[in-house]
Amino acid sequence: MMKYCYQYPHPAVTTDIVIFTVRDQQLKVLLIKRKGTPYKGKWALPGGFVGIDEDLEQSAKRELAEETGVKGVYLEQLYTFGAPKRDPRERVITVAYFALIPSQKQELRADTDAAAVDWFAINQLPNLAFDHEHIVDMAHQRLVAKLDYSTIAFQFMPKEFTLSELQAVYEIILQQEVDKRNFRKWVLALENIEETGNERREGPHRPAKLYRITNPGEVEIIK
Amino acid sequence: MMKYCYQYPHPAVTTDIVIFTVRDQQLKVLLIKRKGTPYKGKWALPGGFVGIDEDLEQSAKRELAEETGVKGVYLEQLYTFGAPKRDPRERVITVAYFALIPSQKQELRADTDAAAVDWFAINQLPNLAFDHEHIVDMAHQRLVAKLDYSTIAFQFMPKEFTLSELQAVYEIILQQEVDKRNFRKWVLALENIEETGNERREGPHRPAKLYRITNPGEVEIIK
DNA sequence: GCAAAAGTGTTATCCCTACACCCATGA
DNA sequence: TCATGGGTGTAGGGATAACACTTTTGC
Repeated sequence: MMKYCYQYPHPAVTTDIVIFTVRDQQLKVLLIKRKGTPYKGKWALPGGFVGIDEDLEQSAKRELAEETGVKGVYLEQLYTFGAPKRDPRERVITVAYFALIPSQKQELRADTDAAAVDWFAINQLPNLAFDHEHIVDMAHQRLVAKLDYSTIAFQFMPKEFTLSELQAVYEIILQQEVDKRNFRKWVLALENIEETGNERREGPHRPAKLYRITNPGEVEIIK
Repeated sequence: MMKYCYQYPHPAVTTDIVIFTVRDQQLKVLLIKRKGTPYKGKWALPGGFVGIDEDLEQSAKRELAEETGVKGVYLEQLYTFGAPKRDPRERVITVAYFALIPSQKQELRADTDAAAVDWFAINQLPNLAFDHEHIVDMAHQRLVAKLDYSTIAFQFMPKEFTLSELQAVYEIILQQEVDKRNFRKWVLALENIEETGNERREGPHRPAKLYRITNPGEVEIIK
């Protein structure tokens, strides 16, 4: 049963993934309800053990797909957490990743390792297993910081979107209002956004032009 | 001999440390010559295995001290590298850290695990063991990026220094000239630098005022 | 007195911010 | 025609960038 033996003790290595989306006017995080021990029944970040011949990012993608059904996202490495007692079972070092997805991108499905999957507003998180609250905090800080000097928030947007929708995303994450004219001036000066030629008409007002990201997955560093 | 056994295979985890300094008008990296296999006799980053109950940053500090004699530096986590074949012995995942030290801070001494220790100019590195060249590249990119929006470069300075010396550090890392008046205006507007009241007289010219960092170890995020 | 690095201000330019009204539509 | 969100320009202030001469010293 205990058949993998080493001359010196080895820690276990996992990946955990913080997936953000913007939905119902809130910044939300994807969590799973743990099926196994420890912390059975508690909410936690999706993640799990790294295969012995598996690349770290591959591992994160696999766990994310297995536990939540989410696929095809651009992961960014966040930080590696390795406090000796962070897992009660054994020494576990976790490499945390984060990513942003458009809210309507895919339906969630709880899979083998998870009893449930759901979105939680960042400021209304349940108690989390392990040090996952700390991980979410750091991911949140990183996200807010990156809004300022990159186009990372564009990853929240679906294929086609209006400038008002994009502005709403910024306002929700920054928790403050943004000037409409300055925002549009700034966005339209960037080179990675363009009109699709289509418009959306919904409601008793002027139709909105639709835009697309020209290089999805690329995060432009700006300013 | 192989007495640490697990139900599933476990990777080994190491830390590696990229230490920068500015010396002889060049940006330099601290390397050790490997005493053991693999890559025996090759130059590599200082680093080694994480103790099973040891914090990651602790481990990096310990290895650095053991192998090079360098102590008391402020480490920042850089990135975690885990490609499956990056070490020929077994699966090894390494958490890389980086730090900056003043050039005259401490004398180096090769210790138990290292046959030699020395500084190498960043653009004249020898062939390195493992994927350490990749790690150094990433640390270098991070350093250059941080010059722009933080006071990280102040960590290169000794207790007392002149503004010309500080400017030279910026010019060496950025590989371009900096305007003297604008640079001084910018530095003196910061709150974490102050005159010591002393001056340095060396050579047939006006003596230079000496400055100190008011909060050593703190990296201010600016702009 | 001369060579060498230290030290010092002003101006022009660009970018960011603040701010208010007309437009196109569905009902 | 009215209510609703979409769309647009300009002016002022603050920060950044360019630029050259005087000061203090050792020899």
